[in-house]
Amino acid sequence: MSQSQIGNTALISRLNKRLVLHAVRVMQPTFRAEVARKTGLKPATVTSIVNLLIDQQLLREVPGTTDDGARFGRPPLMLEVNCDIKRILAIDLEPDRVRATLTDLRVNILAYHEENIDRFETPEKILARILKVSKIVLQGVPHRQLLGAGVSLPGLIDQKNGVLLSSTNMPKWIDVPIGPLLEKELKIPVHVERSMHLAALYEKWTYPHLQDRKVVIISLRTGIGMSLLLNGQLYVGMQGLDGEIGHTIVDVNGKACECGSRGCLETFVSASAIAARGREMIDAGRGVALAAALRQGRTLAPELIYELAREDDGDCAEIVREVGRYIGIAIANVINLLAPDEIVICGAIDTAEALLLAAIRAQVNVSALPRSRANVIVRGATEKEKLPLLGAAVLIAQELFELPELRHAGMAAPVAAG
Amino acid sequence: MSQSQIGNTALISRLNKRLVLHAVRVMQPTFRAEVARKTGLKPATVTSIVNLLIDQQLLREVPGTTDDGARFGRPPLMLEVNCDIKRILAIDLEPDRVRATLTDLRVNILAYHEENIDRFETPEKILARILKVSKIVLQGVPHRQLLGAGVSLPGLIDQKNGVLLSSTNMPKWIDVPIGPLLEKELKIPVHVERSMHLAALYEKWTYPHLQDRKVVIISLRTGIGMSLLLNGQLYVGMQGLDGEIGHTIVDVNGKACECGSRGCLETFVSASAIAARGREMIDAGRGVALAAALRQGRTLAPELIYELAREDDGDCAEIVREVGRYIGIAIANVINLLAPDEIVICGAIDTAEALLLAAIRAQVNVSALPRSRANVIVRGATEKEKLPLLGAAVLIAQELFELPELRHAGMAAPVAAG
DNA sequence: CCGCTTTATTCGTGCCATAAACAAACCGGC
DNA sequence: GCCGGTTTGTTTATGGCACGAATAAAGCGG
Repeated sequence: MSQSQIGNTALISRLNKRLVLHAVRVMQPTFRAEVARKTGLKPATVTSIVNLLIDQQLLREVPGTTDDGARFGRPPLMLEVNCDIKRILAIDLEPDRVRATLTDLRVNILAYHEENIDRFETPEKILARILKVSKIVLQGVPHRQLLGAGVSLPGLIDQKNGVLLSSTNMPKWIDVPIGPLLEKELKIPVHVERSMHLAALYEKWTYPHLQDRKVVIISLRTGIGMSLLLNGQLYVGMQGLDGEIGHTIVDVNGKACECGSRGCLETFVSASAIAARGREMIDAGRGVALAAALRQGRTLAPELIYELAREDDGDCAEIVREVGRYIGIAIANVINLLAPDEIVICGAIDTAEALLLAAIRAQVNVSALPRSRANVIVRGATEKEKLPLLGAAVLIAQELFELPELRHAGMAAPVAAG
Repeated sequence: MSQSQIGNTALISRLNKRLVLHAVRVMQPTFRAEVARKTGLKPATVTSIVNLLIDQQLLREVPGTTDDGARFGRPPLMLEVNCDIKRILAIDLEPDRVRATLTDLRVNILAYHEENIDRFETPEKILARILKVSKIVLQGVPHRQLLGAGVSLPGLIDQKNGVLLSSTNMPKWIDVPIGPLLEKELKIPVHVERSMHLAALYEKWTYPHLQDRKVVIISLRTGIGMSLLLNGQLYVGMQGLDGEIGHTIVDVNGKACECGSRGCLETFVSASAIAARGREMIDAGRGVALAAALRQGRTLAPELIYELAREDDGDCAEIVREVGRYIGIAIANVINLLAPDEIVICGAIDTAEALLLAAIRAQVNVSALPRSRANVIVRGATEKEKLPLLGAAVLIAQELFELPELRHAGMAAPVAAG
């Protein structure tokens, strides 16, 4: 019954509406003829769809005109997304803090607030904090204007039911139906997703040229995660469990990892591994600058080592290069497996980005097959800090703008009740 | 202009025709009402499409009736794909032999022939052999009946232009436009693809339930290759260069690999590495059965070791277990990265399959994250030997049966002239 | 004021899935 | 043998929707 058949012509109309919305968003400001050219739809069709969308207040005409001054012909009527018709709430829950933002339909930030939390706190208390932070950014926004809320979660989730199944860094969060709970409080549709996936989603939203590329997004924080954008599709593994690049093995004879295996990438590049490497260096009588910083009360953490490395401390730079080397090996493995077009590095690496990227690139050039590595781009993300948060907003916004997949209607799968 | 817009309603019709053809192929024999239920199309629509396809001789009604004897209602008119209306030529070029087969529309084998070749021969001579083999299986087939030819190639290709760019095992094959050349001789459409991709394609064709699963296909021959079937979509990396699992690094401190890196999986499990491991064992005074076999004139190759392992020779079994262990590590890495539903192993392992699979599974259970590995299926392929060959036939057949992707119409990509 | 060019709209057409009614074909029971 | 019940398959009319063609709109340069 409610299988996703192609049949219904009404479906086409819905798809074309999104196609037009997407085109306008990406090219904004633009005009009808341009949209027609880019989408392949005929001018007549674009006119009728655009006027419909204007009626629905999703698009609006704006005064200006096209940039390239001297042109022949009738000047176009410029269009843009009426990004003020709806608002989106985005929430990013991390082990040590919770952040919320209010955005418009184009995911421009209108309000932002964050608070630190204690990761050992009970879900109930943290949920209250989430609501508090949300209400701060929601101030003055009429309820009717809210399209929905997107939530970025650190751990394993049941996307469909909005449940956070578990989180390695937040031990008390087990099977918490955070989606339904927030829905009940906020009285708007709530969607949840893993933060890594949302980082990828935001990249896609921001760079439409990724639409037909294969992109690997890698995030460095306490651990290391990966997410894939394959031809504009966010890749989601079985039970949402993909991207565990931190536990891929790069050294069969390596140290035991807390995951039970040995030689995992994280035994070399996790926050604790990096700190341990610093300690090791000090114990060996090296790392003078690092030791000095510690005596000044700084804590031994990757951030400190990155900072010193940037200040040209040779020993810390060596640690960063080592980290980059191991990450480079793991990335080379991914390159050999997937032959992606781009590798995007994001996370808490700002201070040492250039150094780290150089080390990663150098190792990729050694370890990846020549043909595959020749054209691959390894770069840092432009927006690093709020990637998952903004991705959570995109999660809601994309319902209006993105084309859903068309697939063989559940031919073999049990009909999941639609 | 000719961008893949959704607009045109004629497109719907084409898609629905394929949807119906696919449904009939998968459920064959079946009947109109059943097709309507599975596709989600309405009965009236199915009737009109089916009758159209019968006019085109792509479907036909067959006498029988449904299986479940005692039922109410009007007995259905059974349908099946008229697989005899068209024939497909499939060619599999391997370094040491060329194979060809003639199939019907459902990729049933009607004729088969193979010949050994010398991998150092010039492309011209080998092309002549390909044509010779093709003509043998084409005997008695009227030209009009031929839908096209699919070619499986071992190496790097330019899929679009049908060019074999290079092949590690066939040094003289550089930039050979094999597609156009065959097209000119055979005067039918020719499509080429890498053999690993075609193996995956055949799995998808044979097991429709893979439609919404993530499947990793791994092939063991002289090297080791991988191909991905993600939600029914064959994954193709940049320049078709994906699947080089053989050169993923599992041991940073490992032996140098001929690819220039070190510790690649192939330094442990390639045919030559396995043979070397056997030699090593003999030199160490072990491997008695192996040494005896060599004295009887057998050559030292993985096949021999597999054979002896199967005959319960402990030393050879140890080698197989070692091989399985390393493959298991690489597979665990893939599982951690992608969280697939299934791992399918194919290639020249028949004799030692059970042993090898057991070793792989054991290692996966150690090295992959518990959540990801819990539900993953690791199995051997049912059809091992002719996988790429039949995949080449599918390459042609799928044009009639499979839904093309619907994507945002070349919004960013240069308009590839369609 | 007139050709020229490009943008936008209007109106009618044709295609195609679909709804609804109907016909077909078999069951079991009286 | 006939009649409700049941499922399959067809026919005809309908309505939605993209599209083609003609037209209008709005600038330019001369």
